[in-house]
Amino acid sequence: MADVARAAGVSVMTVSNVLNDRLPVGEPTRARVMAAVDELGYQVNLTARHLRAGRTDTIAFIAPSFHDYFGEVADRLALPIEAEGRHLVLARTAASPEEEMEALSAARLHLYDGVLLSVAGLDSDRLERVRTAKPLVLLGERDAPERFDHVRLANEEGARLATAHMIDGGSRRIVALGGTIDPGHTMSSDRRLGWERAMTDAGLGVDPRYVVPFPVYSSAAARDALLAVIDSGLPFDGVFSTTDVVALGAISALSERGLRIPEDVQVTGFDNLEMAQFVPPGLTSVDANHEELAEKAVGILHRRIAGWDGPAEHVVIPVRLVVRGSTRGQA
Amino acid sequence: MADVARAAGVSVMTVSNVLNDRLPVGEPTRARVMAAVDELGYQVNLTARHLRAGRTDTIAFIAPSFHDYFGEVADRLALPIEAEGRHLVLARTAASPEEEMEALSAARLHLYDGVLLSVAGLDSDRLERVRTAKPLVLLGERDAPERFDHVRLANEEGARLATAHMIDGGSRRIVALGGTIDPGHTMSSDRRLGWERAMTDAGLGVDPRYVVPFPVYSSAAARDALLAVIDSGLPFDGVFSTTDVVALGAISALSERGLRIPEDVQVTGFDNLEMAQFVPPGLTSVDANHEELAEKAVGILHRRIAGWDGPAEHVVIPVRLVVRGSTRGQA
DNA sequence: CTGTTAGCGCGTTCAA
DNA sequence: TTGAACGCGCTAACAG
Repeated sequence: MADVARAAGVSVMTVSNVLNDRLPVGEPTRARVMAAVDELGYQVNLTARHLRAGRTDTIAFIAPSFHDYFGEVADRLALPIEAEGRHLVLARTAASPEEEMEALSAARLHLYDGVLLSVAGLDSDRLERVRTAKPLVLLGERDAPERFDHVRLANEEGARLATAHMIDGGSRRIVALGGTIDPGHTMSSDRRLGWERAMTDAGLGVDPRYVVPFPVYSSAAARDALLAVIDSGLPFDGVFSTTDVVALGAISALSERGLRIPEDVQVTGFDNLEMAQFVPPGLTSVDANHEELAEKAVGILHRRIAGWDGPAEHVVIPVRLVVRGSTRGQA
Repeated sequence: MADVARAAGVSVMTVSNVLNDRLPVGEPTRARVMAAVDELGYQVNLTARHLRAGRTDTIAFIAPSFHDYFGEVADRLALPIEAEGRHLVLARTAASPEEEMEALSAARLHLYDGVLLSVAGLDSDRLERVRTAKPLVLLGERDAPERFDHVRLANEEGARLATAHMIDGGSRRIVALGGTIDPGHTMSSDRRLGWERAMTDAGLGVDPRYVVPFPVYSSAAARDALLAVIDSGLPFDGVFSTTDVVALGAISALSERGLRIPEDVQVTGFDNLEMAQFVPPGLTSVDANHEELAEKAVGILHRRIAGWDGPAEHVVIPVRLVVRGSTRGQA
């Protein structure tokens, strides 16, 4: 910037004023400055600007990975953020356990004006240790310290809807694929709870053999788990899948064993990812309402950044069932 | 930091030295400093550190969206980047055409030590205008100015492999779904070219009616396009899809019209996304070799950041066909 | 081992 | 309308 000023025969402040349209600058001066800028290929140093300004106009979304669900959510989050003139960047929570959530270090969080943090893959210990002076909104389906703003889905209700819908369609023995019986609230236990409630409401027993947990929510793990169930001979005629990615694994397993969807087995997912529309015969799924989720979470964050200082908000986003070919019956 | 120094009764440099393990610091002093740090909840300001250091130890991957292909690639890119002790962040090229690639402004690129830029969705004009002093490596399947380092896939060869494989399996009339007849090299025209070569090699004619272009590579667009083909009565027994996402749309359309895969119609994709393994009957796809792609692209970028100054590299990553249930015949 | 000085590049504040 | 001084928070280099 000093170089530009020298080349144009003005002070650095005049350059700054020209570039930011701040104070009025004489037309001939402005022209000389712009010429010098072009000549030298000058570009502002945003790092310096950020230091000076004390803000970066950037919000980070931090999630365990960039795949599937997180990618789709991120694209949604971008809209309200960009609408406010800020930027969105994504970062991963450190993959290596050694690094102890490097991406979550207080210092790194400091690089952004605010942070949207997915709680997936973070245990309560880690969450408890997250410290930051900057605004932070949690996103996701597990219990977290009360002090944080937190936006999550109506997991139990969504799971209940999906399961009840399969019961309406004639299923009586429904596997809760990816469900767990954790204490406290996690995505898998909340959704299992909804499944349980639907079964109970319908007067069907809750048999623990139908709760099939696995460690990681991948299609591969889901597929293997359901293959094992099929091969064990346990009879079932419905699969409530904890997520769409899990449902895809289930569909793969059923197809491999020659079971027809929905004739032999109904299947539901959760999240309503884009692929749910296209995987034959169309996956009935609980719509995670990414639009409203993004709107709410980003809204809270923007208010916090603006200095709002109310008590921590805990928002539950309503969900709805989207019925497709993988189930019988009506919505 | 000054506050910490005051509280500990030392100079700011000592605080800095303690925090960075730079110069040796006496044990009692160090203890007092750490106590003050804890007390005050102090955290380094990375913005200031970056300004001072002239680098951010951060690499950006900039792509049109965070979905599907880009999310999977990003997760791969993270590995070699983190292995070198740097951080990866993702940013989107501005969605709104008005904003004129805000994310690509030279100033923003300056925030990172280096940039991996997906050329998808950027026309040559925009690419031509990209200026940055910082190292930048292009990723993706279209022509770009020679002056850039560029890593892309063996698109034509991959498409040829996939198409030839379907011909081996008995298909004679193969739709190039998402193919185009652009001048120059784009993803869709290169892949269409490979399809064409396989057809020609096999002595099958190349009928332009079998090239089905559409504007955006979504499953929805692909589905609609293939439905139109089916309903037009044009006979076909194979679908070479430009991407896996396109293939998913094709599978959806075929299923909706009651056509069996692979008995009535063989289908191939390109990218070998994770879902390709799970969508029944398993999608035969050209493996985009994300691992090698990431290795090469990040390798070049790291060398550039280290100051290496060779001529622009243009790397083509070899691909291979992964055969699954959506086609007959052997690999 | 610890402190002082200086400057990374910008923009706010005040003076001219 | 333009310029000079100052400091955002940090660390390299040197002095003590």
